[in-house]
Amino acid sequence: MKETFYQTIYQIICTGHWITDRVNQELKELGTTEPQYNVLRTLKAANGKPVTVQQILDKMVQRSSNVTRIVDKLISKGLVERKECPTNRRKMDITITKQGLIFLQKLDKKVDAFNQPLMENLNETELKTLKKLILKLKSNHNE
Amino acid sequence: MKETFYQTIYQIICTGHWITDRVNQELKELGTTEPQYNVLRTLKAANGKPVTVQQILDKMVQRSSNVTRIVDKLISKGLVERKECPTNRRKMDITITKQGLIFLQKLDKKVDAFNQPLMENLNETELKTLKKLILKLKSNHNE
DNA sequence: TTACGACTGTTGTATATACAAATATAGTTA
DNA sequence: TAACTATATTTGTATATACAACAGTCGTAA
Repeated sequence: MKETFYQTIYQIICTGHWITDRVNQELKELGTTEPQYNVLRTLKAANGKPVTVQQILDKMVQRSSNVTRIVDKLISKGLVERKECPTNRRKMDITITKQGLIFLQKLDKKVDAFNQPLMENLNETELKTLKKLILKLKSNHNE
Repeated sequence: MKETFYQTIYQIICTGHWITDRVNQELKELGTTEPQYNVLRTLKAANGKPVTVQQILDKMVQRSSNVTRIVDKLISKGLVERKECPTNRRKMDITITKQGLIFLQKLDKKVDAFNQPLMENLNETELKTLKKLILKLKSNHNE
């Protein structure tokens, strides 16, 4: 039991690293990184509405205080814009630019191409089971 | 289908990060880190037999060229020893010291205490299913 | 034996990350 | 309004990581 447990979480950790590493390699060829990709996706998902640093942070896999610096890079590439929130000057309104959306499309295509063969390994039922079990694993801790 | 797929791998990645982050926090209280902990466990598993840098690397979650530096730290703490392999002077024979074993025991206890509640979330059958599905997910790529 | 390529480990360096401290604004209460 | 506390983001800095270059050793074949 304990043995199976450790093997399982080891697999979860390794698989997570493996996927992000591989995706990172894909992204690198287009001159970007996984964190930057995540920020772009978060902004796109907001559908034009401005997003704050805090909101981006919540969506990030690795919690950290580096959203500012990641956004800095995206701004320098013209993929993202940042301005003070007019209703609360502490906050920043971050939005994705047209150029950013076009670039994101390219990234998505590349990432999809990598994921395609993986997707074929599991059918819909298996995927749902997998997702359900992972969520259950950390169910006490969904703070 | 595609939606479910992305949600699932997102959960895998997040859960992996979440566990390592939490374990890292536990380890930090004892003045060490997850990579150092992994090296110690690898050495203990070798059961006295010396282990090379390459062999440690193979067991590491994050492949990298930093095993040397991690081992340096462990040596400076007296937890590990390193000497030239007598039969092949390119290789290094790395072993865990008595002090290292004692320290590892403490670490294991702390990590176990963290994992205990997680373990109770899934029964043996569920764990096995989870492990099986994760392995299946990357089955084409088990290079 | 020597020359060459392959293997093993180490080191240099640029970048990324974690953590704490700093800055600035907003809300709250005496 | 003044003082405090909470919120939001940025910045400083130490550490960790990735990647490439390096150095030493081995195996092998001319």
